[in-house]
This record gives sequence, C-alpha cells and structure tokens, in this order.
Amino acid sequence: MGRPPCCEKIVVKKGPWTPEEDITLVSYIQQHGPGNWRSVPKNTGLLRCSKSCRLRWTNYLRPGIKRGNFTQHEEKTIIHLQALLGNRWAAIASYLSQRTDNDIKNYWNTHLKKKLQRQNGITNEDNIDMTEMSSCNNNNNNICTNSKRIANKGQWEKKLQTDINMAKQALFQALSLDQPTSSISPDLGSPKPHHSATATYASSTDNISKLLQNWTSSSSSVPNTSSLSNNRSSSTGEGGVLDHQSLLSPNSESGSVDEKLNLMTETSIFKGVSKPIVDTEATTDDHSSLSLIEKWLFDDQGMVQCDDDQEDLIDVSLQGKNTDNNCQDVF
DNA sequence: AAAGAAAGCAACCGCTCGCTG
DNA sequence: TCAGCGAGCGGTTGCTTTCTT
Repeated sequence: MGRPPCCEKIVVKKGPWTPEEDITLVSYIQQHGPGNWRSVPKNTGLLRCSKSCRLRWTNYLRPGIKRGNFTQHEEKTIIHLQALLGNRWAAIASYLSQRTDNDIKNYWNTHLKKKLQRQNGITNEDNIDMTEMSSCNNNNNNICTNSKRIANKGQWEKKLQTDINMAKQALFQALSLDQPTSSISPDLGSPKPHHSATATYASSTDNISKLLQNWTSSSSSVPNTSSLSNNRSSSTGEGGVLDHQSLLSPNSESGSVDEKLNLMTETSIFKGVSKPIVDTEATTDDHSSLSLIEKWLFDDQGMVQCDDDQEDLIDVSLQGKNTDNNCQDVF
C-alpha cells in the first residue's frame, strides 16, 4: 500500500520549469529558507508538487552547485565510491559537495558506466551490472559481499553514515586541495565544454547566482517577472535555464562566479541548506591533513598519482573490488 | 541538407525513512 | 505502538540536443 501522491488533490504542473517559476521559488526560499516544502506551492502559488519544488531547488537553484564537466578527480572519486557504496548517489554526492546526486547519477549512467565497460572489455553478453561487479568478491570466495551488506544493512549503514559524517569535512579539504582550480571556477583555465548543454549548466548556476545576489542586496520584493515570459524559446532540458542575463541588472556584470556563490552561501538564508557547501576556509587548510576516509578512498596502488589517462579508470574499478573487501574490515 | 539514431539531461514516480502526535 | 505526514533517495522516463549517414 503505497502512499498517495503528495500533490494528489491539486492540479500540478509538470515538465520543465520556467524562469518565472524559478524566480518565484528562489524568492520564496530567500525569504523563508529551504524546508517545509509542503507549504511552498501553497504560499507561492506555484502549481508544482512540493517534491518538484524541493528537487528543483536541490538540484539546480541551490547556491554552490557546480555544473558542467566533471574533473578527473571527481570521476575517480565517483567510480571508487560507486564501487564501494553501490548506487547510493546521495552518499556519493556527500563527498562531492558541489555536485548533486542527480547529476552524479546521470554522469555515472551516461559516461562512467560506459567508460568502464569499454575499458574492461565488457561485451553485451557479460554486461553485468557494474554495481554488482564491483561489489562482489572476485576471489575464490564466491559469496557476494553485497549480500552480506544487505543482511547487515542496518548496522552497516549506520556505521557508514557515522564515518561519512566524521570524514566528510576532512575529505573536502583533501579533494579541494587536489583540485585547486577545478571545483569552483569551471570557467577559469578549464577546457571549453564540448557541448552547449554543459556550458548552459554553468551559466545557469551563474545566472541564478547573480539573480540571488541581486536580491540579497536589494529589497525582498519579488521582481516583476512579466518580462521573462518569452525568454525561453522552448522548454528545455537545459535545466530550466534562464536567460538570466536579461533578467539582471547591469550591475550584475561585476564579480566572478565564485564571489557570487560565496556571497550567497554567506547569506544567512542559505545556511540551513541541507547539502553542505564547501567551506572555503577549509580549503585553505594544511595540505597534510588527509583523513582516514581519503586513505580509504585512495588507498595505495597509485591512485593518487593517476593522471588523466583511461587506464586509471580500470585501476579504480579494480580497486573497487579490492577495496570492497577491505571495507568489510573497516566496518 | 535532411532524417534517423544516439547521447545527455531534467524531471517525475514510487518507495522508504524518520519524525510527530 | 501505530498511523499519518513530509522529506529524501534511487530508478526510470521522455524531451532536447548532437552526431552520423
């Protein structure tokens, strides 16, 4: 007996979000903070399910989200964590503070999975699920450790969660230090995105950032959105990408994306955001403070030294198997 | 240049979990 | 203890864009 849909009784709009809706939602959250999603459609007049509002905010409008190209380091982290945790995207996303679980999930399904399969020479016949593959013992013991996990899921997860929480902060430091230029400023020195969608993501975040900044620095009145209605030529999959440039005051030109994001994250209204935002203080910390969790993630076998060649991915995936065994000991 | 195929991504759906009364 | 509710998560879908022929 499943629960009824959360918005069963009201007419809800579906499909891509419009700029107007984005603005309404952002404006509301700016005033009331994220959370209490049930009340969002009621109070804003949005014809959207509360779930949809939460998703939109969490995945696209929330400040501090990094979109676009995944770095090699992020790829490796995802691959390794996926081998370790399975398709627990939220848990994986907690290690990549600027990425959303949805983003990681999509990236895994569209890029990494195929990449690993290609590199492992997996054919269609033996195209087994990568999660299964990576979580099973490949030694003489045929017992899949995943099964054990399932059996002990409750305890295992509690311990895992504890470890995650304890290690998260330290891991952020390590990851940030390893990627000094990539995590926040995708537009600086990084290769041009290979297709427009990627660029659009970046600009989406940027634009929304500007939008928010504009609001935080001005009165809390909701801007007139009437001029927005034609900004979106088609409903896009571009993330409800606003052509926010047209929405913004001319002053919005000033300041980098980073500055804008930082400004927003410092805005009190966003301090209750569920997902952690990279602590810029932490990133400037001591290089040597690698955590246990990082060692756990990047343990031996030269992973840390990996460059950007594809062999790394094979290594990582294989390590995933081994690490999975190690993981049993850890937990 | 056009059509079809493939890839990529945003959003939805259904389920589970945790909190509260 | 249990039921109701809201929030969160992972799988899936369907639309848009890009690539190939």
